[in-house]
Amino acid sequence: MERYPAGSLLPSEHEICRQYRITRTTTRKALDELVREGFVKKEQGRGSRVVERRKSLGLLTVKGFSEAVGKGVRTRFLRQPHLTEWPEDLPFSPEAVELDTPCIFFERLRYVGDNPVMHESNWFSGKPLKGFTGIDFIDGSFFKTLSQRYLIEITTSEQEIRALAADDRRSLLLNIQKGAPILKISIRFSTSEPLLNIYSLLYCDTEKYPIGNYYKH
Amino acid sequence: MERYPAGSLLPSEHEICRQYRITRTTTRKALDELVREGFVKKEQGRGSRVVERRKSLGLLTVKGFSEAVGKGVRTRFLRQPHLTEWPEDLPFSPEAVELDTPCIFFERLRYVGDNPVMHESNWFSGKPLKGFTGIDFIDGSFFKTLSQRYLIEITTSEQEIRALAADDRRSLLLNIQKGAPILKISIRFSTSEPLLNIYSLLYCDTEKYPIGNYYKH
DNA sequence: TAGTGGTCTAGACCACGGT
DNA sequence: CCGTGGTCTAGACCACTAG
Repeated sequence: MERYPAGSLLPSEHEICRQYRITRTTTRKALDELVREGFVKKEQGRGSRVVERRKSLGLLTVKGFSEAVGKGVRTRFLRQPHLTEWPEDLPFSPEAVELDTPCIFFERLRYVGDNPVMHESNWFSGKPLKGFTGIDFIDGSFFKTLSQRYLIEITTSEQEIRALAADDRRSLLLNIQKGAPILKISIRFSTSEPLLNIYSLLYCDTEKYPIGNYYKH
Repeated sequence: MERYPAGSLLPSEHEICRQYRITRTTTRKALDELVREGFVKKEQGRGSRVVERRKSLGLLTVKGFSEAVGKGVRTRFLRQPHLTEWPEDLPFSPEAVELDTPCIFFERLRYVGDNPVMHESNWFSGKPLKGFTGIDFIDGSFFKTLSQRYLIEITTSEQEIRALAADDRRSLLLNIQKGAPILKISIRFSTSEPLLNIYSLLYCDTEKYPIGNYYKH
């Protein structure tokens, strides 16, 4: 496993092809992914450069919180995964087949250092994930757990973003004034398991840590 | 120019290859772009389906306002493009070479129907875009104008999203109460013209029209 | 089984950057 | 000039969906 410091040039695409005995197509597909995720920048005629990582929470189009942010991130469970009823006011209403299955819910509070910055609620069908309870999260990441323990990958995500005033609960949790502006992000994650969609509701205090996003067109 | 209604299946990838005398690689690259932009959904073993368009402002990872939203979108110029000084508090500080060139600025207010929903400010170097003044915008789209009139394309964008309280100016423009929560999106667009970056600041009233986003991993 | 999308190999030509 | 990334052709095998 090679390591390349930020700003340095990676081996050329042709070189990578030779090293790993793969073709340009495959090499470029992998590199393009790194570019989309913001890890690598390409410079035509020069090479591919490792990008300086941004400090802001690289959420949005990126997978999970714990992968997106570097160090100093802590997570506290407000409610561990448990069976419940499907709520009424879910963003991106679930499909009928899902509503016929039991609903698993969990709720977490995410910190950067000592500051709570995000309140996260998650709902999903318990059917494809039988026996999912307790905090058996790998590295604190729900998505990593899905991937490694259940071989389920996120395929697409749909998001909706609003600004709103913190209500009683959110102001208490995020340690901010009631009515302070916060970000509400509603997400529907689709997964490689057709019966499994994950519905997430995020409330973010963006005062100190804005949400970041990088995109290559 | 064929048209396919929402929900219908497109011709298969192999079929498109035959029709246009191109290879799978090329076909798939084009389709993947449509998938990333949220226009098409692929279903393995079945085909590629035209996606039902979302109502929310499909901004973020999508190009411009006027392409993103369907009908009923109007735009009013608060300040037409004109020369000015580079501001101090720009998001994603410009590079030294840019600061040595004159700065062009324009400011618009965007409506859906009769509701102002977004206040937009844009700064960029006047050097690569000599003679850019007046409202010579194609279809009201700055990016379409760049593309068609100057052959300049957006290559990457970096965004930062915050929630904040509307100040006097924003509350006046967006016709909302002072202190109401609004979305602030700071963007740096890089373009195919190396000397041209576009710095944009968006303030959105997300009460009625949230910001949308679709992503394929 | 036939057709679909997902992935890959092999190899070509081009425009761009630095020497 | 050579090496880089950008794009493309040609063709293969696979897993999945549906009749």
